[in-house]
Amino acid sequence: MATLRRDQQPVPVTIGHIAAVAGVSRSTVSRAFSRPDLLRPETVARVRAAAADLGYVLNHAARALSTGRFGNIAVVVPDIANPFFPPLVRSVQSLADASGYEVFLGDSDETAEREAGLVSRLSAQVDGFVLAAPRLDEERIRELDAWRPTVLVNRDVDGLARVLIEPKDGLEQAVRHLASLGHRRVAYLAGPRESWSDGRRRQVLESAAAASRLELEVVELGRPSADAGRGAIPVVRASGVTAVIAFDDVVAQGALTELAAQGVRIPDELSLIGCDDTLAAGTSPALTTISAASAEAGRTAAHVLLDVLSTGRRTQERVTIATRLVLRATTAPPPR
Amino acid sequence: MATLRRDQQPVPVTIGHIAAVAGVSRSTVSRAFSRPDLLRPETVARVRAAAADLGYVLNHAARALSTGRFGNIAVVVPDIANPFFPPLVRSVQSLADASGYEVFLGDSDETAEREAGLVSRLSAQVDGFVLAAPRLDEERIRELDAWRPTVLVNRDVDGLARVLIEPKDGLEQAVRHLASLGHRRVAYLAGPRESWSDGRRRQVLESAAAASRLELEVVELGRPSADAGRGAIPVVRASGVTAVIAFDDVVAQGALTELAAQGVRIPDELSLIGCDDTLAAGTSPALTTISAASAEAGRTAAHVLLDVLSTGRRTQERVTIATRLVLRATTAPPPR
DNA sequence: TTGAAAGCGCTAACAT
DNA sequence: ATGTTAGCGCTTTCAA
Repeated sequence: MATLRRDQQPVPVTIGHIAAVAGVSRSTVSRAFSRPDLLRPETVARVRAAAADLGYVLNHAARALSTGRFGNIAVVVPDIANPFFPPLVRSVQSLADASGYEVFLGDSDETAEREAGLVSRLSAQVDGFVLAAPRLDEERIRELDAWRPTVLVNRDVDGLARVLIEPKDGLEQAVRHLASLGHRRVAYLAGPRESWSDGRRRQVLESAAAASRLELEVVELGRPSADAGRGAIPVVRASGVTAVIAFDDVVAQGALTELAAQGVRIPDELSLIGCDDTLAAGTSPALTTISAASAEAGRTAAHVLLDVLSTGRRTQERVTIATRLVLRATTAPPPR
Repeated sequence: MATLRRDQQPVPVTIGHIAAVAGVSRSTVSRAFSRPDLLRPETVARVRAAAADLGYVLNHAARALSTGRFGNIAVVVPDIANPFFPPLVRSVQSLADASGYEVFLGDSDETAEREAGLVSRLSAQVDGFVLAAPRLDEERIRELDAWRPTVLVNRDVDGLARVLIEPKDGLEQAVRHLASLGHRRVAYLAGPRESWSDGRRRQVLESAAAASRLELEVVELGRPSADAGRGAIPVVRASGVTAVIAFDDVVAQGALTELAAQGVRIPDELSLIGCDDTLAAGTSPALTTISAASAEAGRTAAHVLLDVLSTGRRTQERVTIATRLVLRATTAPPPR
């Protein structure tokens, strides 16, 4: 720890202590860390040794006050308990760590309001943001970006850096697959309206369904959860569709559970396709789904952000990550 | 955002700006936020109005420099992608938020080294820690706690505040359940040695097995992952046990997948029990498991930490959360 | 190559 | 009830 144990009480080690031990001025100590090239190597070594010795840890707050840079970034997600996000967060954390940044985590609980609050408070101590699936309106996102460099994941705001997991390929494959199996009526268990992913998925599904001459039934769900998936089953069954595409695997899994409880055989009586491939391999039967490399999305976003922070050069990159249908065991021809 | 748009460039709003607008001194502005009770309500209102107007956001770094308090806490976990942790992190974040704290997330990637680094860097900008399943040695944990109040989850260090998910009841029920079904030889797919949970589980299993006259085979796994669970299957099968208890649901799920791939019928040919109830309902067949309220653990830990931070009164509380066997579909009598 | 001094935004005595 | 002042730990001109 960064402490001098004088008496009983731990005490922070400052550059002043190091300066005393190394017999140099505080500016020299500071330079030994930030601009070692300006110092005699010998001096740098002496200072570093003293610092290591005392267990010195840089006081970010103090540095921030003086430089305006914090050495922190924030990643904010709608729901860290949704399995889509942890791998993303993990990538961000890991890259940030490698570049010497600490990371704040914000969980907006799926609401724009909480997200706005988080982002505004966090903005006072971070150099930049990764906003995953933000629920905020465009204007506030733009304001935020003007204030701190911001990289979006799964949100398409013109002029901002963003990485998008593009559901097009995967979903089109899914629709064609269902059509070729003989399905004519398909339900989409929709996600939150504020989510770009949901909007994009509706859009793609609608045109793909039209192209394959499928009838598409949209079932509104709100917050994507296993319970929501379970709750959707009555209306799905009443609607008479023979196949279901769910907003994500969590919803699909809930649906699967409820279907099993009702004794509906999958895929014989109903075909089911999830999204994101977060749980799919572990369900039973194994869920057919659309891939979504959330870890990769996180990596890319972190990379872009860290790059902007280190070079100072803003980007408007729009990176796209392709998806594909992952065939497993929950699709079959419709019952006759 | 906390900006004055002078020209094109966003500019931070400080208490100086507010002071000017409200026609008071900077200390008055400061007090309007930290000690409004010392001011005339009218003054407070005027200052607040000006602040809101300008979009003022407190500069945490500056306050921290002056008070030594940061308004941040950190939660560090071995692996945020392990489904045990997100609910815990979510609870911590949510309570912290409600008390006006921001939260740093640290992911130690299951190594004591990275954990030490994280904790040491973070310690320069947080008021306290929630360490979930820390891999650090006791001494460093004690040092950390001396430096910043620390609450442990699933780690039992004397004299520190900690909340422990006590596997005893659940595991004993599991063992008795297996014994009553007629099993005589059981394997334990062990977790990381650095983990208190694993140690405790071994310990409980050993005595429970002895009490039920079961033979216990311990299979070492290292990092708990689905792959590890898969990889353990050959040795499990070679060992000739008729039932398996896995360190956690992730491992159990991997095992389940591999077993299915090998055409082993569960539970007819082999009984399987997971731990933590993180995935269990979604597997197929639905996994029998041991409950583990990780969200509750997070809530409790956050509560204790926030309490210490607000009262200044350190605790050594040792809170224990009970577990129980959750019977689902992966246990049956051994094949004869 | 190094030191001295000022200042980042805020809080906390101490005055008034 | 409010203003003045000094200072938190660090970086950064400016001098030497």
